[in-house]
Amino acid sequence: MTEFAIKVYRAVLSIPLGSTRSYKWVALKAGRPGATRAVGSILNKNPYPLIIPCHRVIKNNKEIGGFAFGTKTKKALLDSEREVLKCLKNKK
DNA sequence: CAAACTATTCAGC
DNA sequence: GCTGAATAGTTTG
Repeated sequence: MTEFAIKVYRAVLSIPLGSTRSYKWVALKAGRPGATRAVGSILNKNPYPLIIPCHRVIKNNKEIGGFAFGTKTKKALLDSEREVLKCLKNKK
């Protein structure tokens, strides 16, 4: 666990539910622009994959990068989040 | 401490 | 659109 990793986690946690951000974006928020691969490496071995919405982080091309539980799982999570968000937005 | 690896990104063709 | 090279940090020996 390093400071950079903490910043990355904070940035990822700052991503609104149902939204996605690119690795570059996270790297920028972490204060290390250009360290996009480093961000991926950290998330890949991230100690708390369940408390870190790492599935909200995707490639800059909108493509699904990777996921410790499988890319399909990541897609499923994104879809589920979107559904939940829609439900919340629907209010009443 | 140094080498290798990585869930990426940019430039060139 | 695809291939090749570069960047930055983590992890392992």
